[in-house]
Amino acid sequence: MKEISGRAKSLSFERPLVTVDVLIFSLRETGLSLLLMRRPNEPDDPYPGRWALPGGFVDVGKDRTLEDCAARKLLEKTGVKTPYLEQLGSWGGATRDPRGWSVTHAYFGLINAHTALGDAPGLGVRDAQWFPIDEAASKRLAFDHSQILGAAVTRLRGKVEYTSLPAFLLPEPFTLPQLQAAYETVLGRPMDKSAFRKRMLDAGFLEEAGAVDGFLGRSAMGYRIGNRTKAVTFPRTFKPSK
Amino acid sequence: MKEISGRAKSLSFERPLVTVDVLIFSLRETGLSLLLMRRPNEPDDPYPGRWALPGGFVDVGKDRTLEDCAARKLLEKTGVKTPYLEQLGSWGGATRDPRGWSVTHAYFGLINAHTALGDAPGLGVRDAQWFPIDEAASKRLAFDHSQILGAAVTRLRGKVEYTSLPAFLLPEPFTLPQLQAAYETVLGRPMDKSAFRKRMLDAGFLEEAGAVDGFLGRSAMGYRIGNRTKAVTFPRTFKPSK
DNA sequence: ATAATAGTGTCTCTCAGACACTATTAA
DNA sequence: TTAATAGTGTCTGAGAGACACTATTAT
Repeated sequence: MKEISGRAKSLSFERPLVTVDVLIFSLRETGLSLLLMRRPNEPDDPYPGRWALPGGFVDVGKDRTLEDCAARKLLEKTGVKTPYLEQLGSWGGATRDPRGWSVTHAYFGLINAHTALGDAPGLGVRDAQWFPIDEAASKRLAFDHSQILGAAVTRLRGKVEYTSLPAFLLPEPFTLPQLQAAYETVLGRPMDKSAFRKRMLDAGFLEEAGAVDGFLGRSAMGYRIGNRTKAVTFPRTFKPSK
Repeated sequence: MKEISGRAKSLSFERPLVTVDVLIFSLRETGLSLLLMRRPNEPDDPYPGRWALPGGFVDVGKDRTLEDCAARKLLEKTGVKTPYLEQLGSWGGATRDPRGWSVTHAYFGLINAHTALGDAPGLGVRDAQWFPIDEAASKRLAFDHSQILGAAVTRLRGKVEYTSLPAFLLPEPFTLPQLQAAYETVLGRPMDKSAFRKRMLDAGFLEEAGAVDGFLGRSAMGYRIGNRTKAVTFPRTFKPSK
C-alpha cells in the first residue's frame, strides 16, 4: 500500500483482472473426485472447450469479500450453501490469462456426495462434470488450473494426515467405519481400526447422533461434526513417516 | 473464469485494486520483530500517518508474477534479495480500502538481523521501523493490516512447532544453541537441549560449516541451511499439546 | 582449578500401531 | 450357527522429554 508516484493519487494505472476459482471435492463411487466445467466454445474466448475449474470474475457490485465470491460460485455451481471452504492460495501473473495480467484466488471446498447430487441439481446436464482426481490431473486444463489442482491435492492429502478434513466428505450422520473408509480412499492406504478410532474419538470433534445403519452385520453409532466451519488438528500425523 | 455475460467478451466491468503486502520478520535484541512503514501524511491519502505493512500496488508493467511483486517490495524496503518468502493469504473486499474494492496478497518473509541492518540500508531513516511483534500487534495499523498481522503470527507460531522456519532468522553459520534460542524466543518457552538437538540433526536440513564461535566457553559447530527456499517439516510437533 | 558453555547417555513415560479378541445384527 | 460387520483390550516398540553426565574452551 502506497507507492502512488508523486503526490497525485491518481488510480488510473492499469488494474489486473481479478477472479476466483473453486475446487470442489467429493467422494464418489470412483473415489475422490473434482468438479470441472467446460469452457464455452467461442473461438475468441480463452481456452475454448477446455475443462476448467468453476469460477469467474469478482463482481465488484455483488461480492462483499473474496470469500463471499467463492461461496457464490460454489452455490451457483452446486447448490450447496455452507460447506467447508478454505483459501488455497493466489496465482497471479502477466501470462496466465491471454486477456491480460490476472490474479485468481483459489478456494477448495469439500462436500458430501449426497448434497452434491452428482449430475443433477442446478448444474446438471450442462457443461459440468465430476472426474476422479487422477483423471482430472491428467487433463490439460485451461489457464494454470492444472498447477492449481496439483497444489490443492498436495494440500488436501497433506492435511488429511493430521486433520479431520475427510469428515466433510460424508453425509451426516456417518459411522466411524465410514469415516475410516473416507480416510483410506483419500490417502490410498489402509489404516488400523483401533488406532483410528482412538484418534477420532479423542479429538473430540464428533457428536453422537444415535445408533444408525445396520443393513448388513452389526449396526454402528452415528456421528455428526461439532463445528462445520473448521477442521480439527491432531497432535501427530498418522504415519510419523519412516 | 468465464461468466462473461452473453457472448460479448467485453472486459469493461470495474476491476478491483490489486496490491501486495509483505510481513518481514526478524530477530532483534527486543525479540521477534516486524518491519512497519508509516503512510504518507497527505490528508486525502487513506490512513495518513498510520503504521502499515510495506507493500503497494501490483505494477502490471514491472511485475511478472505476484511473487515477483512481493520480492520487489521486499528488496526495495530492505535490500534483501532471496530470503524465505511464503504466501500467507489474500484479503479482498469492498470496504477494506476507501478507494474502492481491493484485494491484497500478503507474503511473509524471514530475514536475519545481520542482513537486515535494522535501521540502515536503503530504507533507513525514513518512515520504516522495526517493532517487537507484540507492540506491532497493539497498534492500530492501516487498512486491515492488524488482522493480517494476527494471521501471520498465528501461522508463524504454528509452523515453528513442526518446521525449521526459525533457522531463516539466523545469519549463517549458526550454532545449535543459537538455533534453540531462536525457537525459544519465537515460542516464548524454554526447550530441552537434548531433545532439541536430536530433532534438528535427525531432520537433515543442516550442513556442517566448520567449528565456529567460542568467545566464552566451549566453541560450537556451525551449520548452514541446505535449502534456503523451503523449510523442513518434522514428523511431530514439539509438545504433543495436552 | 573454575566458570561457562557445548554436547552426550540413559531412563522413563506416552502413545500409536499391531493384532487378536469380544459384541451385535441379519439370514 | 454362520457370516458379516462394529467395537475393545493388550502388548510392544519408537521416540520425545527429563536430567545428569562428560567435553572443551578461556581466564
